[in-house]
Amino acid sequence: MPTITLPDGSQRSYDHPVSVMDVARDIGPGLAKATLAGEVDGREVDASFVIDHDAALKIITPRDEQGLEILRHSTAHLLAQAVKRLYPEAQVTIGPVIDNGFYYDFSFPEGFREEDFDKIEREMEKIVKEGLEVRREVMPREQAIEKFEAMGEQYKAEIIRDLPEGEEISLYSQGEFTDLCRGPHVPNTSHLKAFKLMSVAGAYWRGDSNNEMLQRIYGTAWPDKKQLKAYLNRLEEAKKRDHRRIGKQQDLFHTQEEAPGMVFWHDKGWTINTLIRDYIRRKLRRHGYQEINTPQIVDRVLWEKSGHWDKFGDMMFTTQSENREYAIKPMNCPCHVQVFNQGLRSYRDLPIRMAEFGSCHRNEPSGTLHGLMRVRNFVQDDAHIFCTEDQIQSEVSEFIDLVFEVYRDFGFENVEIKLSTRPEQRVGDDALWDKAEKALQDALDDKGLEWELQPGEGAFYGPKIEFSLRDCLERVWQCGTMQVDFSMPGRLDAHYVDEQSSKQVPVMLHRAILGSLERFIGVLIEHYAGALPAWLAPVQVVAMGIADRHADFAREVVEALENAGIRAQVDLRNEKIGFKIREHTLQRVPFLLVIGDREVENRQVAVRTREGEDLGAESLEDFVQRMQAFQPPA
RNA sequence: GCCGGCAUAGCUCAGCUGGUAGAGCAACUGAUUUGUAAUCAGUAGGUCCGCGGUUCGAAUCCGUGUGCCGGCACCA
Repeated sequence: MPTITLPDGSQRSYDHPVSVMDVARDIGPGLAKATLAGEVDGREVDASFVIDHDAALKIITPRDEQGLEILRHSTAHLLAQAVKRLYPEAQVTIGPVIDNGFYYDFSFPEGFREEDFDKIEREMEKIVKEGLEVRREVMPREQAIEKFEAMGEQYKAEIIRDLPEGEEISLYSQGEFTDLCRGPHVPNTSHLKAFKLMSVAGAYWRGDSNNEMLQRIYGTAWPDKKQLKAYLNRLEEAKKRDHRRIGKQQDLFHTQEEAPGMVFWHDKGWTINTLIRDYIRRKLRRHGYQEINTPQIVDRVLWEKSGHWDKFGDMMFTTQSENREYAIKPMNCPCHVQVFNQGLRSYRDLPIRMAEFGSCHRNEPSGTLHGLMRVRNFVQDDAHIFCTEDQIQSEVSEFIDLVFEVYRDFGFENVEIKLSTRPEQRVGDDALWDKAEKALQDALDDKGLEWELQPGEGAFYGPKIEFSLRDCLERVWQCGTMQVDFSMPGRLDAHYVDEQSSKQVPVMLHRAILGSLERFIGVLIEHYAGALPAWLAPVQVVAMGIADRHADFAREVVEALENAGIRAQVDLRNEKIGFKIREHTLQRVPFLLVIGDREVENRQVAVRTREGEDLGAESLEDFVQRMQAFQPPA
């Protein structure tokens, strides 16, 4: 006699066990039609799941986030079924849901091509039309393994073998196709109405590059065609924000074959770069940092001592001269220790915060390079804090405040924070790790920040916090970081003298707020779709004359602005004002000044914003005053 | 590095199954002196990514190298 409680609190009693679908039908035919699955006492189940006891039930439809995930998951199965029909020799592996869609990995040495997508999609649509019922079946482990082996699905059998003992093994079948899956799934393939295959890529079996490379097909799926189309439009829009495209359009930078992964900064891009550095410099000075500068090329011996040669030798560029081998520095820290080591340090000197905009080179694998986001030559707003163990927490805490202060100034509110803890291979004893991990965690928790734990993902020398931002395609890029290092100061003979006048090894904190300036600028460009905040705009104002007779005053205006520290240019070309406005608007210049007879006469400027807003005419002095609001944040 | 795709004028792109390269914008010249997102006309512009091959003939087909794009692995 189950009594079913629905999310709105209403109850329905039955004198016999009922399925989720039965309850949905009971409520109404419209709901029944939309029902994909259910949540019974907090557990997601299929629509066919039978409830035989009093329970809380939520019916899942495509309108729920859960429903959408089920839809996508079932579309992954649909893809697998279509692929098996067309390419029987392909083996299925896994097919999970991801943001906006799903993927399915196949073992198929022949490989898929995007040209095959049409054919596969047509087969998928055919299966949808067939309206196949999706059935769930639970099977004992051995039987399930046998079944998949009999089907020639070696990967599935391997997955089952690795499932923890006692885990229920459920199989889902639709028509001739059966897949191992936890579920739940849609009750019928006819629910899958809007999907599209997006791309094919290689992906290692179980994410390990020592394993076979599988063929991964990515797809997207939505409750209806309209939402699918809206998603595809969003992707098109996102492409327009691509920093590589905008970098070219706005003449910020370029890259070329002869220097893969390295950036040629043009005047305007470098202006942004410089503005950011100057901004960070002011921040650091105020927060008790010193700024230093160290060599680009350092003898291999130092890298051997620091341990980098062993661990990252492949990724270092080298050069030699007179029988000595050098490495082009991949990071600044060993050099900073050299500066620390000059003279005798006392505990009274600590913490010492040493910053450098050092240019580093890392020979990143070719396949990883990506515009400004992943490069081989970059400059970080890098710094190292030498401190005692007891100072770790307060330094971390202060740093986190600084990170958020800076990100806010750049307009970033959504920052993802991750805490990575001790990996298998590491230096330092566990007590030290305990202390450092706790210091990082406490610092985050004290501020009430949300963060994600990444167990085992820390560096070999210490745990770390990562601050990440997203690009126009929602890809996550690590920018800020705070890493505790127990290893390098000792390896490079750093010491200070403590209260008892005995020698101690300091702890070193590696930290960056923006991370690589290249990457940060890339993210900035995409975040603002090229319309950078006015304080960062390489050109803040363009003064445009309407006719030649306005040129003198236009030049005077620009001179006055430049004298007031504003980046202004004049446009006196023989073009109509509408043309000039269009061009500079597309270049995302924040303020455009129209100068014609009226303005010259009254010594005014007519102000228009890049958003198309006409602010009217005002005196040159008032405009200069207005622009003071767009100086870099203090 | 691995899987797949792409590389044509300064930029964005067209060029079907091989027959000797085209558009729009930009540039240049001239006219026009213009009031809030494109004034008009004309001119010039190409190692079709590099190398090798197939062919009477290659931007087009094949191989190879490089770079880029989308993923995977990596990311001190």
